[in-house]
Parts: sequence; C-alpha cells; structure tokens
Amino acid sequence: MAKSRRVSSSADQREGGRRQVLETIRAAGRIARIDIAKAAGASPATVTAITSELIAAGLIEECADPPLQDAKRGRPRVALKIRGGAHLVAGVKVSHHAASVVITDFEGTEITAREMRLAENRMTPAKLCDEILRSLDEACAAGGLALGDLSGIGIGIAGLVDARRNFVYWSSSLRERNVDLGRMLEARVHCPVFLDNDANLVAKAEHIFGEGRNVDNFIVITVEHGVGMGIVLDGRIYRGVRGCGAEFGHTKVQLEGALCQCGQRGCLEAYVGDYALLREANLNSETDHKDIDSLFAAAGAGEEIAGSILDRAGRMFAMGLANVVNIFDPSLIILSGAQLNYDFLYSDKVIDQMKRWIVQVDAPIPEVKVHGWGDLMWAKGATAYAIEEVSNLTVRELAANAG
Amino acid sequence: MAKSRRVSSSADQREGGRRQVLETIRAAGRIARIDIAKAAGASPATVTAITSELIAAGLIEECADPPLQDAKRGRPRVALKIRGGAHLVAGVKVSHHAASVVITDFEGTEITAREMRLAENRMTPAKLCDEILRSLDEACAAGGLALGDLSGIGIGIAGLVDARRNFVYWSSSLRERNVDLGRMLEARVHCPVFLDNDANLVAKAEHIFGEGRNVDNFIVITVEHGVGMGIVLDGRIYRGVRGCGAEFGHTKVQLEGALCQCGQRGCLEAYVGDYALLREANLNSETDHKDIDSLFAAAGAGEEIAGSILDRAGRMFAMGLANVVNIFDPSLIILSGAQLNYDFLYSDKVIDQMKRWIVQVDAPIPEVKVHGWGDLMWAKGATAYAIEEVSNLTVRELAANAG
DNA sequence: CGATTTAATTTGAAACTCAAAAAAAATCTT
DNA sequence: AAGATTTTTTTTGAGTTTCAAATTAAATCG
Repeated sequence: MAKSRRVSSSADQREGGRRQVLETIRAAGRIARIDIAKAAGASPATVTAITSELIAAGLIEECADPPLQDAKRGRPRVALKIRGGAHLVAGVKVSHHAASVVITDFEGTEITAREMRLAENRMTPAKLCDEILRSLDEACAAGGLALGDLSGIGIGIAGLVDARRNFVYWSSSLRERNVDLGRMLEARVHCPVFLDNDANLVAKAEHIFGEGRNVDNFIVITVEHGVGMGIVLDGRIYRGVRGCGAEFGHTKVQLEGALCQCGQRGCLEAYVGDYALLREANLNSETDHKDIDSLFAAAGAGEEIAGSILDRAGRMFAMGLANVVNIFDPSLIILSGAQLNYDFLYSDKVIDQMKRWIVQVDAPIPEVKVHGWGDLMWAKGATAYAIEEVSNLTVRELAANAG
Repeated sequence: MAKSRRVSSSADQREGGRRQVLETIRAAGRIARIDIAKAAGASPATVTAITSELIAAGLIEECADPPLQDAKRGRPRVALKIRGGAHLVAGVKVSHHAASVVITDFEGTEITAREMRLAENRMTPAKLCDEILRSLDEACAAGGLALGDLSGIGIGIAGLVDARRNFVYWSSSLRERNVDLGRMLEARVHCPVFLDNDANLVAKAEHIFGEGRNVDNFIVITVEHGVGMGIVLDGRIYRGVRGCGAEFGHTKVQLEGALCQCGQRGCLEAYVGDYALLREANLNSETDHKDIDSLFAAAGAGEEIAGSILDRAGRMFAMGLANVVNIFDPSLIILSGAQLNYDFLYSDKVIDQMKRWIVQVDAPIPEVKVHGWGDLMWAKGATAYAIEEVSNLTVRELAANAG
C-alpha cells in the first residue's frame, strides 16, 4: 500500500502551517506578516497566531531596524526574520585533501570557518570520524565555542550516500564500503548529525542562500574531481529510493568509452573530471601538467593536444547538460564548483551545443547560471542542510508540546 | 516568491482528505473503512464522515458482494469501491496509422473499444480534430452512447505536449507546431478534454491499473516507433516546467551519432526505434525488411547484419536504462510497448549490461518489469488520466457545494 | 444465548481557520 | 495640530474539522 501523509496528526494540525511560515520567512529573509499571508495563502489572522508562537519559541523575531522600504502610508509593516541566535549549526565538507568546517548561526551568518588538511585521502571509518571530530573541535575552539553548543551538524562527503539513513554506501574518502557513519558520529557528539552527498548539499546551499533562492525546480551540477548533481523538485532534494540517484557523473556518454575511477567505462566524469583531463593530457603530450591551471593555460597558448582535450570535455559536458534538460525540463541549471573557474565547460560554444542538442520547443529554454563558489561553499551547504533539519525538528517539537 | 499551497482554503478544508480517501480506494480496488483510516493516517471517525459524503455524492459505493476475505470474528468489514456508474470517460490514442478509442466507466471497466484507421500520418490541426471527433462518435455509437454522456476525454499523442495547458508544441501527427489542440477540441464537445504525451499516459495506466499499482516511484519506458518515458514521483507524473521533460528518446547516447527523426544526431531513439532499425537494415543488406518481425526473424536465423543491428540496439538501450537508474534510482522500471514483443530489448544480456553500467551499491537494484500491452493500452492510459482528472474536478465541486 | 471480538457510527470536546471588527500606527489634509 | 485616511496587525466569534471515547452493530466463540 502506498504510504501517505496523515490527513492531520492528533497532537498538531498546525505543524504544516508552522513549517510553511518558517520556510517563507527564510526564503524572503525579512518579510512582514501580511506578505507571509499572501505568499502562504493563509489569512492574516492565522499568520499572526503562528508567528507569535514562533516568536515565543525563539525561532523568529521582529526586526524594526532597517524598516521595510514600503513608503505610502498606513501602519508600517514590521519585518520578521529568523532569529540567528536560535541555534548554532556546523557544516563539514570532507574532500580528498581537507576537511572544511563552517559554523553559522540559525540565519546562516558565518561565525567561524576552518580548513584542516587531511593526512590521508582514504581512511578507515574510525579514522575519518576522528578527523571530522578534530576539525569540528578546532573550528569550535576558533570561534570560542564548545561542541556542545551546536544544535546540529551537517556533513557532506563525495560518494554514494543514503541521506535518509545517514549511511555511506561508498566514498572515495573511505577504505570500506557500507559505513554507518552517521551513527558512529552521533555516538560521539550530543546533537543530531545529517549526512549527505556533497552535490546535494550544494543544491541545498543554492536553494537557501544562492542562485536557487525562490526557485523551486532546478538542477545543480558540480564539477570538481568528479561530477555530481543535485536535483531540487518542488523545493525538495530528490534522492531516489535507495538514496543514490542523481549520479550524473556516472551516466554513460559513450559506449565502452574512457575508463572512469569507478571502474566502469564511458562515464561523463571520465571525460570532464579533472583527473581524467590530466590523465589524458599527460599520456599524450611531453609537457607534464600538474593541474588544470597548467592544462588550461596550454590550451590558451594554442597547444593543440591541450585544446583538443578541453574541447572534447566541453562537447561531452554539453551533451550531458542537454540530456539533463531533455529529462527534467528544469527552469534553471546552476553550474557550480572549482572546475568552473575555467570557461571551457560553460563557454558560449558549450552552451550553444547544449541548445542544439535539446528538444526544440517554442518556449524559453532553461536558464544556465554559473556559480563558481570557493571551497567553503560545500561546507556552507552542509550548514544549510543542518539548519533545515534542525528547523524541522524544532517545529515538530513545538507541535508536540503545544498540546 | 515561490508559489505555495494554501494552508487551507476557505470553502473547504476537507478537499485534501476527500481526494486522499478516493485515491486510497482506487489504489486498493476494494477496501474497508478501517483500512482506509490506516492507510491514510486518519481516524475512523473522519473516514466515516468523508466516505458517507462520497457515497451521497455517488462517487463510491459499498459492495457486500464478495465479502472481504477476513475471517476471524467481530463485525465484518464492508468493502467500499469506486462507483463505476459515477461517470463515463473516453480515452483516445492518436498514432501514425490509427486512432484508438476506449470508453470505460469510472472504475476503468471497459464499455467499448474501437480502432479507426487514419487516412494520413500528418494532418492539419482542424483535420486531426475532425478525425478524433469522428472516432469518438463511432466509439460512442458502438457502445450505444452519445458523446454527451461522457464526463471527460483523455487524449494521448506522440510528441511534445504541455499537459497543463492542453497544448501541443510539436507532434508527428500534426503538420503545424504550437497547436492549442485542447481548446479546439473543447469547443466541439461538452466535457473537459485532457491532453498529454502518450508515454505519460502509459505511466498513468501502469500506476492506476497496471504494474505500478501501489508503487509511487517508478519509470515507464515505451518503445514503439519512437522511445518515450513517463516519470512517476511520489505518485504523480513529473512533467518539468515547460511540460516537455522526460524526453528519454532524445537523450544523446553518442556524440554526433545516428540521425534521428527529430533532425538531431545520436538520440537513443535513432538506435532503438523501429524506423531506425529498419533504415539501417535496409541500407546494409540485400533483404528488404518491411517490419521488425522480419528483421527479428532474420537475426534469429543467424543473419549477421540483422543480428548486429539488434545487438547494438540492445546495448544502446541498456546504456539508456542504466543512465535512468543512475539519475532516478527508482524502485521499478516498466518497459512497455509493441517493440517489447521482441526480446532483444530486455533479454538477460541487456539487463546484465544495464546492471553492469549502473552505480554499484550494496542495495537491491531496481526491478525491471516488461509489460507488452497491446495497442489499446495507450487508450486505456488516456482513460486513466481522464478518470483521475474528473475525480479531481468532482471532489473540488463537492467541496465548493459543501459550504 | 451470553461473552467476546472487531467494525462502524455517534458524540462531545478541542483545535484550527477565517471573516469581520477593532486596534494600532503611520501619513495626508486642512 | 486635529481629524480623516490608509494600511497592518490583533482580537473576536463563528463555523469547520478532527479526534478520542463511548456507543452501536454485526459477526464468531464457547
């Protein structure tokens, strides 16, 4: 039988309303009650009731300070916003070389940030836990906080993650498969831990802080060492039934094509990821390229082999993008990640190819935005995830205690 | 600002509950009130209230006849089901050669079915309207009905359709682009018309009558003349923002590959659709294959060229399937369509290739089911769509009149 | 035939939402 | 500067809706 939401639950019929109001406020940043009512389609009376509850609970607050630019006359609107002090959360991004940590308040304002180099690329689960905790401790210390001050910790890790179970099927940072990393961490901290695939966290960050703010259907594509995708449908991250969907980097773009780090052939990542580009460049030219910078510069200087490699990467990427558009027909695609500091993946040529390869319809094609955030974006995404989940927990608690 | 659902609307706060109960009953076929309560997470009292409303409105009815196999003791459950007589709907599938019509009652029980050959493949919009109406008239006549007896008409057509607007961007059955076919038809009948891409309708049929019953996240892939996809997420068809997502057949599986009927190169369809297979076979062998039957037979007889063509089709299809799994991580994939009477698209070999090409995770891989329905399935899908939409309209009406 | 069991309905209370009225807080007008 | 006007927010009271608990209904068990 298909599982379905309750018509309403006994302890609370207002949980949905509370969540909706909170989400509206977060999306808007600062917003008056009357506008919440409009946005959420509720009556002003109901909004007054719900907001005064949320204020009493300390989740939101009035902020008169910069009065809402409204002019005209009548009673002025009073802006509401998330109360930053409501909770502190941490976001951690585990990458090959380092663990980045950001600690923010509940509004997403950064308190402190910290990057810690990792000794090894791949670790045992226990070692990775140690490293994560150490980086958290350091970040807290740097911000004059204790670990116990945190209300939630979001963690992003590359690989196959079932966020619903806080479970890692596989990660390039771990020596073992099938690690219950969430449980291991929660045993050692006193707040909930939220684990997810790193690309999903970027999508969350874009939705809450970035280009996807106020957009409810968009796709984020990240290009770094590997290629990832985050899918936002109806404002929520799409994860698939096993939690391992959105593996855009491992969709095949060539039958029996180039070898991927995953062991399979023809994955998009094997044509676009940085390791793949360097591998091919160093196989085919005398120059020894240490990094993408070098390869990109060579191509810019007219070196044929380098140019050809980046050109093919661009074409493969355009093909992958076109496939995403053909399947999802999103309103927006956000390209994100360090690789996107180089334009070979989003040059006009690539975008034109993409346009040529999508289904032709007399309606505007999806907007493509490039958002080349730095490394901390990933950790920021983890805080966004933590903020959202802690909000949900708090609202649910509020509901339970309301009776 | 992101649009969001109302907390509740003034005229009716029960619309959601009504719809949910109705959906639960339809999904179950026959179900007792107490089980509805469990499934929907509502109290028995609420279910009693809602069901008695629906019974009064004539949408559902008690059916004592085959008592629910329950045994034990206590007061026996009484089964509820959709009242077939509540409404009549028609479903039309427009294909290249023919228009198929099915008329069913509100339970989906077939009243009459009819297939009418079309004189031309591609028509002007006016001509297509004429043909659709003629086929509807004939089907009604065959069932002893009048067009006016219908409460809704679902229509499936190959091509790019925005179902939300009943609008056809492009269809291989139409000589013009951008046709407001829904409006044209509604001007000539006295009930609502619901237009959709044909693959979406197959998905709807699978969800309501077929293998997708009681599954809320699955993908349907249709292979016929072209290749289509229907995406069901959380029990609803996913359509994208412009209504032209899920164009699986036109995702690219080869850079600058085979020429597709859409004018682009490398589309999956250009390797798997029947026209593509025949085109290649007839270019490369002396035998003149008139249809897939002939090609399939030749391959079976060991003819090398035929075998090679089908083999490549199978590999390309496996790659496409693997990509779908990697992106959606669905619980179920249903392969549907006339092409699937031949096993070269779902032989063990193809499925094995697919398994090899999906991301490797220690969790069960999606189930793949083959459902080689006949031509009428498509029309049946159109009735399913009509039933669902008419249900929604009726529930909404009920809500409006309840005040 | 009463006891027991399970399903469905009724009842009464609590919660929720909303429209309308009232209050609050500003500007505009004279 | 006082009153009119405008707009936002809160309060009030009525109408729905949901649910737990009690009741009724309809079967089997012993």
